[in-house]
Amino acid sequence: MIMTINPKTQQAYDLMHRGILALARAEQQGIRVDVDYAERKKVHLTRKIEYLERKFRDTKFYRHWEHTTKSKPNINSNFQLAAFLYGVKKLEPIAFTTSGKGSTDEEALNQLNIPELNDLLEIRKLKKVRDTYLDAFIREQVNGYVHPSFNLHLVRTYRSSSDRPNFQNIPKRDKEAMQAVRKALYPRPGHQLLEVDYSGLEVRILACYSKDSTMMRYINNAGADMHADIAEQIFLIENFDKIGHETLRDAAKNGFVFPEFYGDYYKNCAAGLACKWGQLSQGKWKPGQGIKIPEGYLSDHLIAQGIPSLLKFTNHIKDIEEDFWNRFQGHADWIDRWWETYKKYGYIDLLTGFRCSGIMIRKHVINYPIQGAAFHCLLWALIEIDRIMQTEKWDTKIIGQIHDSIILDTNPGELSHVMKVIKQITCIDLPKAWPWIIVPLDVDADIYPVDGSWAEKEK
DNA sequence: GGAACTCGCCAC
DNA sequence: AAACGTGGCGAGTTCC
Repeated sequence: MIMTINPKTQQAYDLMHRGILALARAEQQGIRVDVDYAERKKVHLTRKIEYLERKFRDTKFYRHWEHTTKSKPNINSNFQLAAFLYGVKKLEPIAFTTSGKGSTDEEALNQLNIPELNDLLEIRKLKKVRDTYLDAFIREQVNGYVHPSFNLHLVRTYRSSSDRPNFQNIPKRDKEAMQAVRKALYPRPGHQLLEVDYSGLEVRILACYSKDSTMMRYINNAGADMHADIAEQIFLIENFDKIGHETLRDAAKNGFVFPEFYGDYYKNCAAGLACKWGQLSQGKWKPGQGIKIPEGYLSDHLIAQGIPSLLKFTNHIKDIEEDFWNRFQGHADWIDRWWETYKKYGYIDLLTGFRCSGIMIRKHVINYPIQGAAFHCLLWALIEIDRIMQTEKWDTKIIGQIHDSIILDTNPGELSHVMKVIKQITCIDLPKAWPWIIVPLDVDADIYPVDGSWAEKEK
């Protein structure tokens, strides 16, 4: 993909220019890597992988597979696995790849209910950790530091990307993978890692474009919680408790709210939610199984609420979708206006002064300006923090950036001042500099122990 | 033996 | 009417 950087204002040009310089300084600083740990962990993972491979090769499933091939099956080959599952065993694929073959991704394999495949999924996960992350740290490190590149010229939406190694996709959600990888990344001796991220930045930027009144109310009211409200609706919970029902809030956020904002619709959302958070058998919830909530099992709760099947659930989600777009009418209208503007002029201009032109489909036209402008907020703040850091000669260093967050290697003695400056720049100075930001901005900070790795979050 | 492709999977 | 955005990267596969 050819990316054309197209700044239409001096401000936009300056943002790129200064951004590149600030990011280059972060690249130069680098992130400390515990190479010994990475090497040891690789050996440990290799032993574990070998054990799981032996175990897998000892199963009936594998022996059947082996029996049907001329040479030994390659455990890593999804091509061969698909040929066996869907060609030889004639199983019905639950999903298909873009080229039309039966899918062998995690979701698809889980649905087949073949216990032996769990080992294969575990092997996949461990290999990912070893071969994608730990290997890359060892390969890319120089004198115990990795220096990821942060690119501003490669992404269609005007976001950034990162490579060699990619600093923007280090495991976080899966605890085992997170710890295995992040234990390799350390602050400088006597320092502590600090991660500052904008909360709900994309939704706030979205509101700056659409000025949707419901969304503005949610953002301006500190007690309001859009995802919790939707979760309450989806799962029919009375007395919704943000802590007790955290899983359901996450499900609503990642399984409905964001997909809908990105252009998905109720059928996919319902299927996705049911697949990931429910236990289905023949289109009905399995009683007494699956995830637990304060009310008991989610499946039992939904059955009691009159939603025993996927079909009923899908209709329920359809109603919620209708209500959702009624409530966010301003956003729906903005989508239509924005799309019409693109069709008329052939381009769209971001709030930050950059232009997206060329052939785009509707979902691109809606998405790019939000992603791009949200990242530009982070970049503006990063540039300012970097500037103050230099003039005040901080020992604290910026070492990376992940779209809406900045990662620093902090001198503990400077921590409270650093936090104060960051808070001022991110939440007060930025909206002052860019008056189109008509919503409050907010940041969260994760602080890691002195000399502690990136796996040891404190608060 | 390398380029270009597919697939799966990590992040936001 | 149809239906989720942006990347990087490793392994396997196919093509030349």
